[in-house]
Amino acid sequence: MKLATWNVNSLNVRLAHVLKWLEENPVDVLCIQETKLTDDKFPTAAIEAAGYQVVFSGQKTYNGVAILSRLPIEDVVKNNPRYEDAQQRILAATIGGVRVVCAYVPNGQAVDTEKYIYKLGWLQSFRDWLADELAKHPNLAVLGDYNIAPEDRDVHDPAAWEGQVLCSDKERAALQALFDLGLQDSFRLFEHPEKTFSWWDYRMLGFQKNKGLRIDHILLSAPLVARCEACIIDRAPRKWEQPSDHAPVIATLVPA
DNA sequence: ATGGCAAGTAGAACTTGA
Repeated sequence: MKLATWNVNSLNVRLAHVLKWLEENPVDVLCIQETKLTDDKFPTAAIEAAGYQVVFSGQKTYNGVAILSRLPIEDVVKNNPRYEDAQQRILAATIGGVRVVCAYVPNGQAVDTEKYIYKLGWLQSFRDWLADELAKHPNLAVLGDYNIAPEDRDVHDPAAWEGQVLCSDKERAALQALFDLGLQDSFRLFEHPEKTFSWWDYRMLGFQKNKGLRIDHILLSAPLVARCEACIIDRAPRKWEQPSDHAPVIATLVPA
């Protein structure tokens, strides 16, 4: 079973990329963030024609998440029931015996701003809700754009980013609190080249110079860690014309 | 030290992202 996550930075602009990528990478589940589409505008027919069922939760202009699946999608939950949030950032569903959570964690803008405080509060409540989910669903996979680089080795220039949003101690502590639930960063279960990232700034030739961050993650509970045989970041679509600034992350699970 | 790119909303110039 292959599970993937990709922040597409507008599904309206990136639908063709998503369909092309799925044709080349027929994963079982793809979690998408930043659809930036209200539900009435969601391209359900095109995705179903590609062989995927889909559930989505969107809004105008910002945010928006979706889960695409080749297998039946059950027990869908939109948003964190513990957290009143006008922003559409969370979808959960049970697929093939795995509880899949698709999350678009707030960006935070800059340390100590209103949005940063929102991000930390959001993550605190996210942790509490994931504890509930984990108690109900031992096979838990939490995929998404976390907007946090876990360690300095996930940052192209740690000195320049030290203490900045996406890298600050409080954000890293909030991510550690998710790890402390028993969830593991599937990427770090395996060896990778240094400076492997999942996001590169559009500006200043960020991708060409590999000035990136690793902020998109697939977290797995212990029973899924035991089944995980690979986790990779696919840089290929970042090279396509008019790309998303994020690359997809894929985890491969062997059958239970 | 700063801004640089992209997308959405609008229909010029802003807000947001990371």
